[in-house]
Amino acid sequence: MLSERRLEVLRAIVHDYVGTEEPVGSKALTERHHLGVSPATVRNDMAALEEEGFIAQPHTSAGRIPTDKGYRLFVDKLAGVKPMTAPERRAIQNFLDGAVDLDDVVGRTVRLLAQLTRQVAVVQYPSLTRSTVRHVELLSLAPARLMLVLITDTGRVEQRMIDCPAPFGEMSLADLRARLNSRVAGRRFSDVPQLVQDLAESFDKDDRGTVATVLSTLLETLVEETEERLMIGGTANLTRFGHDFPLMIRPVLEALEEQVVLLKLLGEATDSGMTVKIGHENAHEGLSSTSVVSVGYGSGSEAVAKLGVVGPTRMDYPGTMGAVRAVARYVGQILAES
Amino acid sequence: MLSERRLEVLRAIVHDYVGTEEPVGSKALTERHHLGVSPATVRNDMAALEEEGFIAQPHTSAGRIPTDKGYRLFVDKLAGVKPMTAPERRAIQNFLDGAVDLDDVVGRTVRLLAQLTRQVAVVQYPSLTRSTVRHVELLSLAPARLMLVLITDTGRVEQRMIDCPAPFGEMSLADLRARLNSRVAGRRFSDVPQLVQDLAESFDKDDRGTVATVLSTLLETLVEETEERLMIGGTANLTRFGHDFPLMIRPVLEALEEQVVLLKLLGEATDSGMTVKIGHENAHEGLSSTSVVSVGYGSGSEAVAKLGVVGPTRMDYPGTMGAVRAVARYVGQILAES
DNA sequence: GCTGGCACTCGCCCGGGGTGAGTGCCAGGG
DNA sequence: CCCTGGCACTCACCCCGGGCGAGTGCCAGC
Repeated sequence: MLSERRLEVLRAIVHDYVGTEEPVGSKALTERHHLGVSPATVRNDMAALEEEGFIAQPHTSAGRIPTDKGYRLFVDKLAGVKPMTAPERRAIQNFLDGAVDLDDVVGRTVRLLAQLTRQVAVVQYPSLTRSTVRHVELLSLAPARLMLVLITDTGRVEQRMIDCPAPFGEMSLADLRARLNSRVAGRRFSDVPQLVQDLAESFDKDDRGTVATVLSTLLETLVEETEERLMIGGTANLTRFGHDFPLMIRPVLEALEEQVVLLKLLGEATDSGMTVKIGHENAHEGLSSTSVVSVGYGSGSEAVAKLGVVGPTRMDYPGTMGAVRAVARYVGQILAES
Repeated sequence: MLSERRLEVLRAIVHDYVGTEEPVGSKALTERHHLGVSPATVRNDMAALEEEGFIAQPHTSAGRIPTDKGYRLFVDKLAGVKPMTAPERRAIQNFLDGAVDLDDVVGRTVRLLAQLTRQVAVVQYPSLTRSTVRHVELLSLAPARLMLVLITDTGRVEQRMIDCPAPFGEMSLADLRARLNSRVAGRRFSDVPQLVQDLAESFDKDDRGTVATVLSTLLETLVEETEERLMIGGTANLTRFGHDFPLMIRPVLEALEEQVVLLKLLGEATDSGMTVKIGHENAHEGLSSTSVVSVGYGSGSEAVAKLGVVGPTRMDYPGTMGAVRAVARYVGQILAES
């Protein structure tokens, strides 16, 4: 096991490197942190840390920079989560409070996160499968054309057109609407399939086809929308990535355009607590020089979706984690209120 | 006025510079294009073109590059719109045909445009003010809580929560819903305000407050959503911008994050026909080294929204314009069908 | 008005020496 | 046994100057 001081040296290296973006040497370290030992001693410690793979030197006679493994140790053992200051918390709350609808909440959250962390923010819309149904509405747009509107407890709305096999009377429609709602309102989306399973059978033979169509569209909507939507922002922050960024930034932008990639990224995060994926820990190759900090958020005690930021491995982990956690918390509150 | 040949020289310069990204000299020009004259003559022409401000040289002994004014002349007088090939048109149609709803149409359009032009694509959602109302729905979520759902002829759906000043009976609700729809269904959004103006008066005194709230929310939605939504994509293409791009790309990414800026950008475009804004012609400073090609699209003969691409001033104008025009045309068709 | 010739400019590439931060090792001391 | 100061060494970085070559402007001739 590494001695206490060596860990301290690692912490100092991470701290300085994050700040300066330049390899940090033994002398500079002893000057900026009062480690109580001389540069020579620090050099020995550094040699040991390098031996273990926590730091590396870009070229022979340069300072050290942390490796992915070094950052990992740093976030696991050495760094706490820096809590937001009171003014910051107030600012967050004020900013989010102004939101008028779900889109606005998500949009504001993205901007807020990007601004706080100065990195790229990703926010997933509240998931359907973990939400509950608030209301199902059926609108008759034309004799044989319906619109299905699905409203969740988190305020999300999904709509879908339905072409019916046969015209459908207003009476039957009201009937179906009522029965549908009595079965699924307040229930979780994941339970819906079995709740509506035998609903078609209780209708007139004439209407059964249409009811079946409606139900299958409903189920289809649930499945389709399980691949969630998300919003990203703060891509301009990528330009602060580093000096060598032409080659760095390209794959990241490409990855960010692939919603599927991002969803998988967030999906990998554990349900509760914060997840930090560092460099190569990210499955997607384009993100191998980035770290992803993500956390679930929800209106109740349970997470309904996730949000996070994507930034260079060389990021301020405590600060970023603090911001991500705080934002998630407040978004949860906002959703619970609405 | 410039002689025919000088215009030809300018065209050649633009063509080569767009291809190579490097200042083009007189000798290279005569070799790649059969202008029928010697380099020396071309040099004289170049001097004249430079005198007029159509081209410039980065430093004394380098080739020439077109100025914004040069590009302007090029697109106005020298370049046509390169039509898409038949296979390209088929590919566009196939790709867009698979869309399931409006979000999907817009999403696909963005990806398609970005891919075709290899630039950043911007697509505006069909405008509300120019659309017509297909249906207005009122849902009762709680005794004193309603949801307003607005459906347009282009398939767009907007929803808004309403907290009523007093509980509202199911009867009154149905009544209001019916009257509202009979007044506004099929009408243009811009006409809605005056159509519902005196609606509240015809209700019971008890309900008048609620009706007024509903109406004001409806009008509010119209106003708010007049600032349109839009979708962008292909930002990864920014990395192909140029070698000097660290400083170039930053303001562009920032501008792209400001939806307001983009909307203004598209808004400046003329309603019919294609608009090309070159370099400093763009009001926004961050976009002073980009060109914007935009065009309106619509389900009928009238444009309901705009789409376009943002790229370096050094772009393939004929090709880009061709792609933009073709995509706009097919999106219009798709919307008309749905 | 076009052409070939010619001198000139100047950005780019390349190799070399100086500089300095940072290292590894070692011998000495608490 | 661990820490320390000293010391030689390594290399990336910076700066400089020369050679190269693309490209230019000008001019005299056709």
